[in-house]
Amino acid sequence: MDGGEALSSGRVAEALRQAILTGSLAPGSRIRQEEVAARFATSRIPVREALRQLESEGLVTLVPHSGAWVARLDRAECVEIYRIRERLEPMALGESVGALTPEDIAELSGLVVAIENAPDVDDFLRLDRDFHLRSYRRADMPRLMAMIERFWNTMQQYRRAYTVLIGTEGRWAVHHEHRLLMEAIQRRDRHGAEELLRLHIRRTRRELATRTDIF
Amino acid sequence: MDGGEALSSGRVAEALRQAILTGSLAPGSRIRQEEVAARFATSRIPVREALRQLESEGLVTLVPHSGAWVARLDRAECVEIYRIRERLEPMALGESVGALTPEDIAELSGLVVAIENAPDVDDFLRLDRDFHLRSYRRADMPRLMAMIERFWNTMQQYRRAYTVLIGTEGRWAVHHEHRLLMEAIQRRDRHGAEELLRLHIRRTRRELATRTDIF
DNA sequence: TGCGCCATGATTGTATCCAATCAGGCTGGG
DNA sequence: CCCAGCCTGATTGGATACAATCATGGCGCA
Repeated sequence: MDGGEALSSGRVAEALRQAILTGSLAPGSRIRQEEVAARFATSRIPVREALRQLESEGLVTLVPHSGAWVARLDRAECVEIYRIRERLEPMALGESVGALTPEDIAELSGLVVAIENAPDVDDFLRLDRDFHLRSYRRADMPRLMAMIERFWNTMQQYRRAYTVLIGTEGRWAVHHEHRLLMEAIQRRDRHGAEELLRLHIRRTRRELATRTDIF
Repeated sequence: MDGGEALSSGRVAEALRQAILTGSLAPGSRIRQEEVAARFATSRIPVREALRQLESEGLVTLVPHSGAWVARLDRAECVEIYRIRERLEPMALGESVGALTPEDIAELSGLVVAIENAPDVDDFLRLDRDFHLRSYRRADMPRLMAMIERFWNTMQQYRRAYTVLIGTEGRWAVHHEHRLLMEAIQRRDRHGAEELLRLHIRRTRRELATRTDIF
């Protein structure tokens, strides 16, 4: 029973966050406080607090006396985030594999298949995200999980652009790596899973870095 | 020329941050908005924004309709942060060692000696922090650096408590590990330095975890 | 014609005031 | 005597009003 966020600033933050993640607010878009305030039938105060929150999550860029924009990443920043993920996500997976329940593993296997059968870009993105984040679920490192989720959020728009660019045919490497990863998870092979995940993220980073047309 | 933070909320945030880091605001202390506002001759609005900022940095805990407290970490949270640091800081150091200038290395060597000759706890803490953070300076990964600095900030109070507890005689392991680390840096031995740093943080984590009296 | 300056409008930052919420103590009943 | 419920004070959350700042466009001048 947590359905309704009590604070107005929290509601505004969540709505803006979703708008950014779904792409209805594109990177670089300006966010005017009064517009948002009017849209949510509130004053600018909660809007400002929401913007601060989103800035700390890396989704928004604030410039004093100037305004707020949906965060725009250049290639170097994307690469940096991927390199950090290469260190953090294997740790989360390594901590989690030993504690995943059989039900967890069955769910992950189902997601691997669902990902392969998801032609739609947004379905693919959502399922891929679910697969990875749920594979870390039993890690019992809440701060680490929060950091990882923030990275996925800030990268979301660029993942979408990249996914559109490579098309469904370009996903075979992803599918293959997911299968290998899934096998390691089923074997409870902690080190194997960590290493496969590291390589998975690294390959994606390298391909993303070559796609200069995204930025 | 950056001396004066223009925004009031920025000044308040910086002042509160320093108060927390120096320990004049102890973990668990309540922070009342009106008190702070009066202290800085401003209204509660900038104070609230400052508190949001500090919350996103992990220094403050906000509870809706209740108030703000200086963040208090339990042992599990400290351990988690150290384990994350074990993955992130070696990366920063590894990226940096190859790019450190001879002047950088001379400065780091000087810090190693200064740390060994710093009986005062606050001097020790400051120099130790300087040594590590400066060794990452050439990493060219600004987001990673920001994350690492945030971790050092949130851990500061617990580092102080731990340092007081072990006394000057308990620091020999630190000094020894710093010497080894420094040698690896001078050799430009990237992997050696990474591994030594990982072990350095891990040993500290384990000792901190046994000191149950800190929490 | 091109450059620099100033005025003006739009937008953000802050102050003050009011409403909503929570904690603690008090009272009354069992 | 103890517990439930309410009431009150304190504190935070939000709305409105005002001040400070910045960007844009027009004007004058070289």
